[in-house]
Amino acid sequence: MDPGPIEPLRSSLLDWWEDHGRHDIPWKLRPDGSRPGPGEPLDPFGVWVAEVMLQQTQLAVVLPYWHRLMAAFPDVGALAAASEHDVLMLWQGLGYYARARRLHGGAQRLVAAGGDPWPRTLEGWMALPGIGRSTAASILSSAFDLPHPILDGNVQRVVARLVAHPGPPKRDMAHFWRLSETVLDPHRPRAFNQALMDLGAGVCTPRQPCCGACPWRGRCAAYAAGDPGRLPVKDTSPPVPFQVIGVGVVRDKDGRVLIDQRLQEGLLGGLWEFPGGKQEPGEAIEATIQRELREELAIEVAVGEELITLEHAYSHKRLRFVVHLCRWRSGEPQPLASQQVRWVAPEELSSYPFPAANARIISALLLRLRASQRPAE
DNA sequence: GAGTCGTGGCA
DNA sequence: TTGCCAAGACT
Repeated sequence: MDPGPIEPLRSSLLDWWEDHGRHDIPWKLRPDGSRPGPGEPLDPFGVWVAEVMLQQTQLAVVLPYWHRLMAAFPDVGALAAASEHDVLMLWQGLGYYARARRLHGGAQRLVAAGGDPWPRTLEGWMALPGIGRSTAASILSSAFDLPHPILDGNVQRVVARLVAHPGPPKRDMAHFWRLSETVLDPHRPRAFNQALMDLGAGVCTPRQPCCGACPWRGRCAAYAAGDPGRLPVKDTSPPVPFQVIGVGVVRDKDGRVLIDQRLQEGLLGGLWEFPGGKQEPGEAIEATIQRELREELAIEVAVGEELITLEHAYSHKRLRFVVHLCRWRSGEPQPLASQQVRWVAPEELSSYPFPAANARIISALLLRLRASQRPAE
């Protein structure tokens, strides 16, 4: 458990980081692209946006989303003044959409408070929606170079191997926080925390860590034990259920299609979708679609040909979407299980935020419509 | 405290 | 191909 003398651990990691770390992360640089000096503050807004996007999401995925959001909303005032629709438009495809709503709500709260809005304490940041201890510490060390230890997945993995922790980190988080605090270099917290994450992301990787490139190899208990890839120990995850979803792309006489906005809470909250629902045992998929549209929208439809079938895996369930074109027959659509419903022209679909699976349905629909406009030559 | 909450990359 | 997994927070 004792990580041993700390100072050589710190200096060896920082030396490694100078040559092998990531030094091109935009929110960790000055506006002119140069590296900040020790203690020099960075734009907390850009850091905040980045750290929220980085929750359970890798850096390479976040980068384009961060650039687009910062271009649209350069400061907290612009974000606070934006509509939730516009925020979700920039977040679509990134996942975990509650993060976007909480970021937006946090911006409005900070602006409403007035003055210099940026907290300088862990408690101040954690009071904002969507900010836990890990994200708060990341923001404070990144933006203000304050000596707060961090404990994201990278740090948990690096530390678990360093001390060869025998159990799942989740069960000993207090212990891991103390270890992160112990190793943290209090004189260069921003650089040290970034170095620790870069080590986890690039060298001390989940599978097949590159121990030959690791500055801590000589101090790593898991390396000494011979099988660092085995750590950290993880709890067995429950099997994910599989469900078939019948989806209707309903068109009216004018060629408009019917979409609904999902409820604010729960899966894909606040995003738009084509309506549908779970297939019941023994039920034909056409019957599923008819039933779901009747129950959730109070409309009657004629189910036509299949548009596309696609499978999509979420964190805790796998779904197969069977999508059929439908013709609207009767009934004014009612938002019985959604926030609102709307008839839109196909070319208008691009101005609504959709989850990834629905984006694929839209692509298939637009392809089909173009093909039908241009009969086979 | 165990479940819920996305997506794309990779072996 | 299938499964695993990532810079976590909230209930």
